[in-house]
Amino acid sequence: MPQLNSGGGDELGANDELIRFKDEGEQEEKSPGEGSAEGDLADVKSSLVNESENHSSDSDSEVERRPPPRESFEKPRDYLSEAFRRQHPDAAFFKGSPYAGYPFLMIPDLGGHYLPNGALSPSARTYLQMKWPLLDAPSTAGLKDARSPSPAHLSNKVPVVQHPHHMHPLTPLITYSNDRFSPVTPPGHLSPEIDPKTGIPRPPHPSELSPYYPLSPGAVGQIPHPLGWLVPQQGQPMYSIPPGGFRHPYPALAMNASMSSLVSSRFSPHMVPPHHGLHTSGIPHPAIVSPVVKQEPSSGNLSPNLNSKSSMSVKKEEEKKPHIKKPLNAFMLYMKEMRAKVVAECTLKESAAINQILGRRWHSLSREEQAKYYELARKERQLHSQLYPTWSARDNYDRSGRNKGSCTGQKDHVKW
DNA sequence: TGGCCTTTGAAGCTT
DNA sequence: AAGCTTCAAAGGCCA
Repeated sequence: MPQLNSGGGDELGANDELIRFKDEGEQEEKSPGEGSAEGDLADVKSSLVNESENHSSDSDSEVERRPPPRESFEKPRDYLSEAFRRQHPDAAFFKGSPYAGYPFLMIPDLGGHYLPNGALSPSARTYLQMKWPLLDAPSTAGLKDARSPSPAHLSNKVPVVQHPHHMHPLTPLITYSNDRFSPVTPPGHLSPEIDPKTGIPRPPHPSELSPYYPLSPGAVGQIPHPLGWLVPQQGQPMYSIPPGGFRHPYPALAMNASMSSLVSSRFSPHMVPPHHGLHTSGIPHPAIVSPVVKQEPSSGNLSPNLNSKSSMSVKKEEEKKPHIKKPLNAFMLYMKEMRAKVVAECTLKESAAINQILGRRWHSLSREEQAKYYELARKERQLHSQLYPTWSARDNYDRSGRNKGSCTGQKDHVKW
């Protein structure tokens, strides 16, 4: 089974994807201006230009590896600019920009990285944090320009955008190092207080907060962790706890031997869900959504007497059956982690526009950076399948009864 | 209020 | 096997 760097790569085609975007990512990593918000935005800009012009300038292999350009390519750009124009109706100077699709490229504020008081501007801070989202991996810094300020330098400032995680999202799953995708997990004898890489004891960290991104208490948990349910964060659940508490978080959880070994081998003991199925933090699996929440209104409003026994049982059956969401793929995990930063940086809030940016950035990620998310996604799927062995993606197909494109008969042939 | 938009990837189904 | 479809997240927008 092919694995990424023999480190558990996504055997479901992740390697292909990584190869596909390797050149692009490497190329854009070296784009001028790295280390500044403008540079990163220029990445997007240049990549945009490349997208339309690079068919000749790019290497042939790159062209061959790339998926064919989507025919709706122009439309997303229009949508992005439209979204920005809606938010900045007075930003007339953006009109006529050759990169109208990415108006944030020209946000003047990005030019000034420092506020009068010497602090980094919010945009710059946001950008820098975005540039080193994984810096708690000791080796990651080495991949970046050592001259550029690291987030640690920002630690004395109150970040506008908190790093979403006080522990790196991949930390529980992936070993971070130069060979961070090797299947080798940190030796169990190493105390959590010992840096497994350097062997140097870490300074005591209250609640294991990221040493690089100081988080205000109020900020903790505001941004959901891609694997928040896996990362209880020492009593700081990333998923808010409803006032009424939780239902059984793992209705389908049966911790078998393989599951147990998987989890215990990957997570520190405090992360291992207890075998009785309750997560230590009481955090429900985010994949589980109460069927009552989004689906048809609860039948509890109806008098049981008014319902036939069969219909009631059916409805109860539906209500009992939780909606188990699909595990997030690599890109979804990436989006979840990066969305807040992009939103803060470009001031856009519309997800459609944000997703376009994230899509571009996803392609500009280096192979290694993408691999982290593929690996994380693979673990998600693996764990998901362990938690819900009988679950199938088809379970979620058209559950609401809506029939997208039914008028065109798109789904009419689908029988289930 | 619910669906659309927009992205990528996984999975399921059809041909 | 290839191609198509749906669904994951997210939040503003619109009918």
